[in-house]
Parts: sequence; C-alpha cells; structure tokens
Amino acid sequence: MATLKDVARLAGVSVKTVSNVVNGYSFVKADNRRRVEEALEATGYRPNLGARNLRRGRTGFIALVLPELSIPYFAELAGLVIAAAQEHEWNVLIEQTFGTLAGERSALASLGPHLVDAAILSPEALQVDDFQLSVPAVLLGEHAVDVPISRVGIDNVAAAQAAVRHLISLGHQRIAAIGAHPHRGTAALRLEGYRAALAEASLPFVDELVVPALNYHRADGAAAMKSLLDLRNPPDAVFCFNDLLAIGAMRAAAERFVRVPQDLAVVGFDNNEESVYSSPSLTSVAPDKGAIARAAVDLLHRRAESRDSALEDVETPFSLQVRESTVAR
Amino acid sequence: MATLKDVARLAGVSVKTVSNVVNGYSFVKADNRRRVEEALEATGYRPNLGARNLRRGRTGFIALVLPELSIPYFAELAGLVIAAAQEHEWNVLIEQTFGTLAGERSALASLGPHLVDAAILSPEALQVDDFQLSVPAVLLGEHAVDVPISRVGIDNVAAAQAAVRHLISLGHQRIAAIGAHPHRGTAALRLEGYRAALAEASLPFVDELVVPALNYHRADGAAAMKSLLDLRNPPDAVFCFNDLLAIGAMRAAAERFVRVPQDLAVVGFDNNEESVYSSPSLTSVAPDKGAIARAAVDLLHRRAESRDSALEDVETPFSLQVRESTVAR
DNA sequence: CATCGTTGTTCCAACGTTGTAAAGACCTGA
DNA sequence: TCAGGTCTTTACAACGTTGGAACAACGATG
Repeated sequence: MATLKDVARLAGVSVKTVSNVVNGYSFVKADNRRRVEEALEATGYRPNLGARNLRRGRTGFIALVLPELSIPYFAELAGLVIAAAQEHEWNVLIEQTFGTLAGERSALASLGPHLVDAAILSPEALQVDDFQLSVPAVLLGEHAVDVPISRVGIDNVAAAQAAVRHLISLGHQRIAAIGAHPHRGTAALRLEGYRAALAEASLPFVDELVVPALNYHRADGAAAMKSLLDLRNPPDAVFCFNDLLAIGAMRAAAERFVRVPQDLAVVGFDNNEESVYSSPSLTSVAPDKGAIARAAVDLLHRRAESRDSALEDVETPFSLQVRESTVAR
Repeated sequence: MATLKDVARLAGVSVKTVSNVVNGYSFVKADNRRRVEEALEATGYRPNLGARNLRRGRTGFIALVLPELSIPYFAELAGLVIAAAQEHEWNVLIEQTFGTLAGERSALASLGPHLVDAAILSPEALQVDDFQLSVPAVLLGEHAVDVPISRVGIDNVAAAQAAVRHLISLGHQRIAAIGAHPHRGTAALRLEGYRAALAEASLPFVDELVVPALNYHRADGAAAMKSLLDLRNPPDAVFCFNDLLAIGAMRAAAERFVRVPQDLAVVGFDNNEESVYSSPSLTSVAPDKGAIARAAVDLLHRRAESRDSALEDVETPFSLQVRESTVAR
C-alpha cells in the first residue's frame, strides 16, 4: 500500500508537500500540485487513518452502546446513527450490553479515549457510580439516574400520556399497562404518563392492571398479556411500553381468541416498521428516530470540537400513529 | 490519559519494560513486575490501540458490509458477528449499502487496508470488476458473480426446495414464489430450488406465479401478493424468498380477506424473531445465523493470521421451522 | 579467574501522518 | 541594488507503541 513517502518520491517533492496537497493546503505551486496529484492517482494513495488519527489525537470512531441489535428499535436507530456519523467523518463502533449491568459496565470500561472520540449510551441498568467516562457522552432516552451527562430523547411522560389519552378518547375505561420496570428510567416516566392520563379523566389507577416486564421482548409482552387475561375482570385496552411487548400481547390475545381491536385495544411505543404490517397493524407512539440520531451525533460533535461541556437536554418530537389496533368501543 | 511513559516514570523503569509487562513477556523480575503492575493500576493505563495497531501493522477492525440494519435478518446477523469478532479481539465496523450498486461500491472503496483488517460482505448488486479488494474478505449468502472470494452460507437451492416440498406435501398444487430478482445470486438459487421441487412432484412451472421483488421489504411482499391475488386463478400457497416479503404478503392477504393458512399457505425464509409472533406465525427456512457469523469471522481470522489464501466455501446448516402459516389443504 | 549462557533491562528506530519552524524562492517598490 | 514582504517547500519532531539489538547483571562452569 502506498504511503505519503512513496507518492513524494514519485512526484519528486517532499513528504510534507504531498501531505499539504492531500489536506488542501492553498500554497502549493500549480506545477507541483499537478505532479503530486498525478502521483496520487498513479499510486492509488489512501491515507492511513490510524496514523493520521494518532497524530491528530483522535480516533475517528464513536461508540454506540445499546442493549441488542436484534431489537428493531435499536437496529433502526443504529442505522440512523451510522448515517449521521458519516456526516462528521465518524465511524461507529457498536457495543451490545444485552441490558445487563455487567454488560453495560464492561462496555463502558472498554471505551478508552483511544478507542473512540465520544459515546452514545442507551443504558438500562447502570448506577450513578458507573458513569466515570473518559470521553464526551450523551444518553439516549432518559436519565436512568441523576448524572451529569447530556441527554437526547422525547418527552416520555407526554408521549405515554398521549397514548393513554387516545385510548380514553375511544371510550376505554379499564386500561392496562405492560412494561413497568424497577430500574429503567423510561419505564417510570411512561408509567407516570399513564397515571396522569387516567387521573385527568378521573379513572381509577388499578394496581393489578400494571404488569412489569423485565426484558421488553415479544415473549415478555405475551406473558404479561396472559396474566392480564387471567384476571377476573380483564382490561379492555392495554398500553405497552414498547412495540415488541405490544406484538407479544396481541399474539397472546389471539391465542385466547380475544379479538384486537374489538375486544381489546392495543397501543405500542417505538413505531417499529414491523408494527405497520402486523395484523392488525399497531397504533404506536412514534419518536422521530432520525432526529434523535442526528441530535445525538451533532451534540457530540460540538462537544468534541470545542472543549466546552455545557449540559444539554435535547427534546425530540414524537407523534402518535393511529392504526387498526385501536378503535372506539 | 496515561501512556506507557507515565507508567514507566511512576514505576521507575523503562517504557519497554512496562510494555513487556503489559504484553505478558516472561522475563521481568518479580520486583519490577509488581511495581509496574501497581503503577498500571494507579494510573489506570489503557493501551492506545491506534498506536499499537500502527506499530503492529493492523487495525483491530473488520468491516461488515450489509444492505441495511433495519432489515431484521441483517440486524440479528450483525449482533452475532460482533459477538464472534470479540473472540478474536476484533471490533466491527458496519457499513450500510442500502442494496444499491453505488452504495456497495463506495463501501468497498472506503475499505482501505488502513481501516480494517478484513471484511465480511453481503453484496446484492456488485459486478465482477468491483471485487478489487485490498483485504481478506468473505461473502455471505451466495456468489452473486463468479469471483475468487471465499463464501459462507447455506445451500440455498436445497433450502428453497425443502420449503416448497413442505408445501407440496401439504397438498398444495398452485404454489407461487415471491422474490425473483435479476441480479441477486441468492434469488436465482432459491428460484432454482423452487423449480426443482415442482419438477420432482411433476407440478408445472407457471410463469405468472413467479413475482419479482426489488427490495425484499415488507412493502414489496405486499405489492407482490396483491398482484398474485389479482390473477384469474390465484395461488393456494406462496413461497417468499425472505420473511419480510412473507409478512407483507400475509398482510396483503388479510386486507383482501384471504385467510392464512386456510385459503393460502405461506412460507418465508430467514426465520426472523418477528415471524414467531406474527398472526399467524410464519413457517420459515431457518439458517443458523450464529454458525454463519462464527464461520465467517473464524475464516477471516485464519486468513489474516497466515498469508495462505485457499478459497473456502463453508456450508452452514439450516432447518425448516413449521408454524401456523402452513397447514394441509 | 575467564568464559559462557541465562535472565533482565534499556536504547533506538520505526509504523505514517501532520504541526511547527525555518529556509528558500520570488516579487515589489524605493 | 537591496530591504521587505509574500509565497512555497522542506527538515524535524512528535503522536504511543513495539521489535530488535545492545547492554548489564548474574550464577554456573571449566
């Protein structure tokens, strides 16, 4: 592989002059510039990014720490983050934590400042003490704990409230929630939104209608739904804290011959592509994932350029996509 | 951030001795080793991978070039590749091509030997001439074109044949295929398997029952299914070349009040998690994605270590997961 | 006591790049 | 012609690491 040295020899100039041409430095004589460009072409020179970054004191990578790529929300987000990072000449290094404390700790530990210039984190279990970061970082979703790191995400309380309001406006009274979680920050906020919507409609908050879910996978939604259908007095609507739970819930309902939406209305959260094509298609809270990805990457870029580190809290927009899984009673 | 120099100063030894300790060199006096280890601990030293790799002439990264992370098959695969790469101390750099020729070319072009040590490719449109690679590579799926690069994947002909045989064994006679594609290697092979299964059962190959799909997204499956349902004599079963097409097809069928599986049996390919929870759940060809990821990474590791470059063609196992979308007529 | 091999440590160079400073070429106007 | 400036190019060092050679200390051997 050709190096600057090779190009320089071929063009009959110094290494630095070639470097200057490559980096678009203005003051290069037309004649030399032409010769260098020809030599670049002839050798097929490509800069050694490792060496360049070593010299420049950066790595050219940002980390994206997320639970699992097999969760559609994170897969979609990862794709958008990669695209956004390209704008700033960043490559993305994806670390999976599988939502475990150990996984998240080890991911964070591996993030030396040598490996990445910055990090986007989507933690689920981390404690305050764990956030000893050596690079600029931004949290996605919500502050699981009170920690001085910037954040990008939607207003989870308002979004959950909008979802439940929608159910209430359709005439549902006995509305369940699936996805309560002891440590997850977003879960607490969505529950808060659920509570608020019930309260403003003077509907009672019923303990047995709030079902926890540990992993937010389809299987968890199915299990939770089964337990709801086993109640003496089952719900007529259910708000799931993500689409996978909702898909699992709809599946469980179908297995019990409970019809969605006639017997049971279902709302999800995340607006996965999958939910547009399910039968019935799923009403879902739709965060603007592209906006989240861009905001996170841009924020890190600003942070990495200037050393100022004011905390930011970027609120991205969301909407409610109404589909077949919710109809008026 | 601490460097070897800092640690050396603190421990009162030379930089190289610290390097030796870090790299597990045997001949270090117990006393020095202890002091160095203490200093490493105290400074929280983490090696600068960029510098190490520059010196060692490697990058520590492999590229994974795929169409889109928002396609569940590739998202799941990416997660598994990341896990497999970790075993060899490799990080994974994901490049999305969106299945376009331009995207694939630019991804390949950006793969200088400085950026990655090796590459895993899942091309869909590349031509023979494009495969001028500067690093060891392996193709996933199938050789789109006849090119001297190793490959990892299942026997697509046999897999498709098994899927269609299954439909035939259930008594279906008019079996459609969705997913034909002019350039995609796997599409041709799956079509071949479809043909073979029909032939061995002495069923006619009917042109109008083979529907092309350009992007293998859910929307393409829905569109294709609609065109099939518009036929004067619609099929009683359909074999889709991936699960997304099948999900779209099932959705389109539902919109026309065609019942799956009673009126129409559907088989997919890829065995996405999504297909286990759809209603009805989807019968699907299940490649062993973990085996594919491991085989690809291991192959590249062998290739990167030793300079020998024998072509390999690794066939990974698959199975047919029979679910609700297929029943006997 | 000289020699040897083993063990342990250090010095130097190099990976490919770019910032800095300095040197060289060229032009302008007096 | 020369001083003073503007362009243009170069030499050198450095980023943090490791391979190799050189060197030093040591006990064992003859």
